[in-house]
Amino acid sequence: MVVKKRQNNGFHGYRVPVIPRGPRSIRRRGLLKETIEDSQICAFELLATVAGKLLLESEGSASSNAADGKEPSNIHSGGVKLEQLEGGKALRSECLDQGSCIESLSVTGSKLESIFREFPSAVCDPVLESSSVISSSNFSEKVSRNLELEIPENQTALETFACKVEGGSSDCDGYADSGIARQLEDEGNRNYNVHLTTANTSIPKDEMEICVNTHPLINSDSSVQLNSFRDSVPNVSFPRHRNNVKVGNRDDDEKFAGSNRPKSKIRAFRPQRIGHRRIRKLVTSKYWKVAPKLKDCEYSNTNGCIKHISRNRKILHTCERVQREGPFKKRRIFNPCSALAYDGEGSSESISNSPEKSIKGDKSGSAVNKASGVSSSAACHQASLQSKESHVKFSIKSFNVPDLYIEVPETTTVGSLKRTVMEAVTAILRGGLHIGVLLQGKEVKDDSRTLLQTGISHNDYLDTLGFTLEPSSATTSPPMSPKDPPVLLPCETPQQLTRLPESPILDTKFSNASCDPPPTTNVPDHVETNHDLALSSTDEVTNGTTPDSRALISVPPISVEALAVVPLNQKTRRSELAQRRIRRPFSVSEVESLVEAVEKLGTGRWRDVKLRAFEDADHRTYVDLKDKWKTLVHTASIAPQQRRGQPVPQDLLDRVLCAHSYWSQHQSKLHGKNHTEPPKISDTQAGQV
DNA sequence: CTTAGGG
DNA sequence: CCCTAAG
Repeated sequence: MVVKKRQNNGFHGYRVPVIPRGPRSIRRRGLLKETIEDSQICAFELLATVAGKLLLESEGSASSNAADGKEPSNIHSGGVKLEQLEGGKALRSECLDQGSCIESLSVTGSKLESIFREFPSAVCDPVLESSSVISSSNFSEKVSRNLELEIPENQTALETFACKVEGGSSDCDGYADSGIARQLEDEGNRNYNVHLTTANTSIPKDEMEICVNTHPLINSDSSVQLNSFRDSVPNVSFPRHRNNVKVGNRDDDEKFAGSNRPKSKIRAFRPQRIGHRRIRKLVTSKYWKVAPKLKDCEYSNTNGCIKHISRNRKILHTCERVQREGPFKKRRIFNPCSALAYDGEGSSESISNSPEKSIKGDKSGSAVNKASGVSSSAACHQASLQSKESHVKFSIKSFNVPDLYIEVPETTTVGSLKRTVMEAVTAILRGGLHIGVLLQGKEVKDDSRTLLQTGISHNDYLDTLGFTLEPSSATTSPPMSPKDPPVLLPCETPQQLTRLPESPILDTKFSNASCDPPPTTNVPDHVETNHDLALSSTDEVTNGTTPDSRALISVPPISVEALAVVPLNQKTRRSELAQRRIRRPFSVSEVESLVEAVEKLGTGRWRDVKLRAFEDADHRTYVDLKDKWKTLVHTASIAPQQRRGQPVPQDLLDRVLCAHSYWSQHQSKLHGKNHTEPPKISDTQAGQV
């Protein structure tokens, strides 16, 4: 394996980014800002990388095998095998004319570099014709486009977004389906706008418009050729299970080497639904606490990526694994051994048109985004905002695709690999996507809220607005927690894979950072070159006018320290990141309900209070009620002149005091059992008062 | 997940 | 409202 478990050696524990992702211009910018902004990441690119590696492995199985056997030692030495390197160079030289992809590859970290070097080989290999790898990355880029949304503030958030985004995403489906290659090619460098006019409930005359700009980020040179996939993945549907997707592998035309039936696996973990709370956690201090673990290369997604890659091999070697027939059994259409999963947790990054914005966006969104697997951030254009005050404009630069983890036997064929990758991608796109709205890192779940209410229309928040794309299927699949993945794993190597799912905590930033190619030690020159390229192309890319922007992202060298800092930054910015729930003052009637419930149930059973009096008020959590009670007690105990906000009837406050007093005395004795009537007391007292 | 409290 | 420690 090229990638060693202990990449620490070379990078101080920092995992080498698996893949170059996103337009280098963007990436570079982000890096500079230290906010690892949003690079577009990579699921596809990752796939590409993996694929490349796999290809390489398979091609150079002899050497690689030997290496694999002793993975540990070799790995530690940190070295990429000489042979590999040489091979890589050779390949590389061959492919020089292929384009920037190579360059970017060169930038990659030493160890990974070898992989990447090989990658190009795969790409350039005439035999391969169209390399799925390349196409993958391109694909992702092409799929990404800018969505410019203009929405009335009072439009309900999710409604609007869902609607709009879906409009945009439909294209993706199209891609996924069959016309991917064609569409990509056709649309290659064009921009197209889709305008949808939707009845606007709130403001009839307003139009909701979606402008989808396809950025010619990808150059036509590396034409995307997904054709083969179309054929191979025709009518097969890939229902998605909650946590993973298994896709039947068609190996019809593929010949397998060896008696062992090659088993290809793509593992994907779907992020579990993350509640507000969870998301918050990602953003907060806890979040960065995880950082240390990153060094282990164990927990971060990125790490996972790498590790898996490296491990895959091992796994492949080791096992004649029999896959466990789980809930996914149905899915296996052809190759019983193939599994496809996609990592919902895939890093997501946000990209915005303006550098500054993007940075901000990154701050906020990235962490959260991770949770949903795919996300994009929307940056608002102030200009537009100013012009139209009643509308909120969003620009979604792109949607990032979740990381894909692919595991296939060395003996698998390139064709099989291609299919596997394609299937993975297709499966993800096909299932349909759910749109999530993230504001300051928190998911906005209440669809009924308007943008105004959620704060999405607020300028300060727009920068932190993000969207998530999640596979929508999962209908049939039994719920699987991220930790379940072991089931998917080959029996013999459970632990290795197991961890991947555990990294939900890792946030985008980390992942981003982690995914970023490490400083290039081998080819400094290249690095610089890349930078330059990145700079020059930045604007163009941003504008979507650069024909040649296909280049993979170049990765500027990042110091470990810098990475380490990320967590801190996050923490610092936590406030910005977290989406604070909109303030919803309790109405008098609510207070009354609360008081009544508390009188009856006491002050230690907020859950019951919630159920009893606020069952339908989804925005009132028991914690809210508890807090409200707290404030009520406080309010009741202070002079009326000192009270602020909407005045609460004195009688209610009196009841509050009574109930509070009563329950303070009885809580210990009565515990929860006594549902009886302290209320009477309070009522009585209230009446007296 | 709930509670209980501090922030 | 948020965040957390505890249970």
